[in-house]
Amino acid sequence: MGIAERKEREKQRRREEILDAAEEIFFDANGEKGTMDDVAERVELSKGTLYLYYRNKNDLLYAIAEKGVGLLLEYFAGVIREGLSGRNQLSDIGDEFVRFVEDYPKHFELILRFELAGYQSPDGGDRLLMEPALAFLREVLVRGQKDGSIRDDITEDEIVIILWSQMIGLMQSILRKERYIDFYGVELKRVIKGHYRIIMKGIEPKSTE
Amino acid sequence: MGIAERKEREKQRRREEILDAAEEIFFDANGEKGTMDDVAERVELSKGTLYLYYRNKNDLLYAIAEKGVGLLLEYFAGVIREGLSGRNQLSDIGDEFVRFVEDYPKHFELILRFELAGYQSPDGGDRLLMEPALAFLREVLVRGQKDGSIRDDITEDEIVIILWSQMIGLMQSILRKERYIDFYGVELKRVIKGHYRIIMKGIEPKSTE
DNA sequence: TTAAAAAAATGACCAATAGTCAGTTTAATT
DNA sequence: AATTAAACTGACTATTGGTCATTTTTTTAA
Repeated sequence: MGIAERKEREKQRRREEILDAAEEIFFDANGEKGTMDDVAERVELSKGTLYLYYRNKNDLLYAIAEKGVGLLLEYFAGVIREGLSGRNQLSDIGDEFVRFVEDYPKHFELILRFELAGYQSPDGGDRLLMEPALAFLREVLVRGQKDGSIRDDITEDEIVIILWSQMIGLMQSILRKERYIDFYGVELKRVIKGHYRIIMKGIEPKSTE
Repeated sequence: MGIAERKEREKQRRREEILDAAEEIFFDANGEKGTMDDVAERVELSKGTLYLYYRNKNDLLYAIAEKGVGLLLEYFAGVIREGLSGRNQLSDIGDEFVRFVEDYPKHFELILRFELAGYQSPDGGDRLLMEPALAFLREVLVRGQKDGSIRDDITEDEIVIILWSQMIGLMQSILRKERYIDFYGVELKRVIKGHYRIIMKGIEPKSTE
């Protein structure tokens, strides 16, 4: 009988409905801060029901953040073309990252919040929210080290963490451009370009010819 | 008469007492999350009194963060020796930054929180919490560009923001080392070293001889 | 020294909101 | 049709940030 399956689907759907409502509420430009009551009203369920689908508010936010990581991965995935050196693919990843942050600033902000605060994910351990994205970056890096377009005197795992952390830091500043960047009167695009140039030069192999 | 002055001093002292108590409470390893009632109990004042000295909880936290920035500046200031190239001074700043984060992880974390969230500082505008530290970095950079040890095809203001953002990102990862870094099984010190090597190479002038 | 005024401090109270749970409604099973 | 199970409800509790009328302490002025 397919009843169990149908119920499972319906349950999953509810979860998503709640998630969508939460996204709207928590990312609402006006309110800035949404409550669980707001979410309940938006999705036309009682507050109690929310807690049948998510352990608590943080879990709900975490789910939104996870969805954001999924979106980021889509941006990444679309960019890998054959015939490009690892180095150039890396550069493309950077572009996609910037695009993602511009398209989904609120999601990115939320992701950062969890990155910063750490969070015991609902299902078990202290997962690494960004892990899938990091794995992707790692692949490209290894490719670049293999084809000689990226230095290999620093291990790939180290470079992954380094580049990732730097990128996160830069994106953070971009989010705060009104403060950071206007403060110094520089153009956002130039800062990003500058970052690229420094990094690209920084990861060159010993002798480039 | 010196009564007004004495009162002013006493008022300042109260502020600091509250600040110290708040630091203890909010950074307490056990509790993780402190309340204003906790702070009040710790300084042996009523809660209402706290609000005579700080507009709200956020202001109190902000004051702690500001204190943290002051500490960071002390670390920086101690490091400027004559006879070093801007490039080398920059490297020293990096070392001090790492030391600071290791010595005052909680303060740094709090600073990051405000960097990320943005905050209308008590006295007026949307100040840049880290501005003093940035100004310091900028000086060193300009020195390096002048003495030819740092590339000048990217403006100093741009490099300031770039390096600063990258550094922040890296420090963030360091704070989360149990997750990020253990995850990939790399050594923290090596990651930092790697970061230096990449950046130092990245900011080299066109031709180094 | 003392009465009036000012400053500092108090803590009971309010409001907002995350989270709970006994009870109700709806759906599935027999 | 009766029983069981699943989904849902919303009034309620607990926590905590913030307020304010009142009290205590200090200063000022006569």
